[in-house]
Amino acid sequence: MEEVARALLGARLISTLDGERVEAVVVETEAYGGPDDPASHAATVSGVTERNRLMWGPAGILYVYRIYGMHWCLNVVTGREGEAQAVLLRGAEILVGEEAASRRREGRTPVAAGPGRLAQALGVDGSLNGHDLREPPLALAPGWSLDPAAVGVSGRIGIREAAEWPLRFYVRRSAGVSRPR
DNA sequence: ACTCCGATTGTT
DNA sequence: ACAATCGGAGTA
Repeated sequence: MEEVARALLGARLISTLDGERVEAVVVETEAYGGPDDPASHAATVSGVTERNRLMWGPAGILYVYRIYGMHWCLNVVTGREGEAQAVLLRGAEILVGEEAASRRREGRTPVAAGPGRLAQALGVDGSLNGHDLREPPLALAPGWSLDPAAVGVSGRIGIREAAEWPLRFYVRRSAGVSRPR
């Protein structure tokens, strides 16, 4: 699974929500697995739930969930059908539509470094849960080709269980990368 | 039915 | 350091 999280670095996100065009390059991701990953939403006593069900579905689907009662987080489902797997999009650099992105963020900076900030900058909320990322209004497309030496690896941020697992990937020196608190 | 708390962010 | 804010998951 970590392979996909790594491969998503450099991918281009194209949002055409609300009649605005915003393009961003993914520069920070985290991989989450199935029931064996204690930090994953798929690790519940009851298995499949209403919230995590998309994680078991086909790859390329957007899994959006709300956190702390106020922010949205974007995941790309990355496993084969029947095996729960997803990659959290944690940060991006805005390439096109910086004005629209900044307006959605109400002028706050950083604009798209951090999962909640990225979702807000792109104009994405829970209504896009289950969306196919090959189609508008939110699509994934080829972007940067990255030198492997430009990619860093670390533990995952903001979780308690299995936080030290090396499943966070980021583009070194990118301003779109969030920072641990 | 009820409690606990989170894959966060902004302000003090 | 602390508040904001609320629904999912498990039963404290």
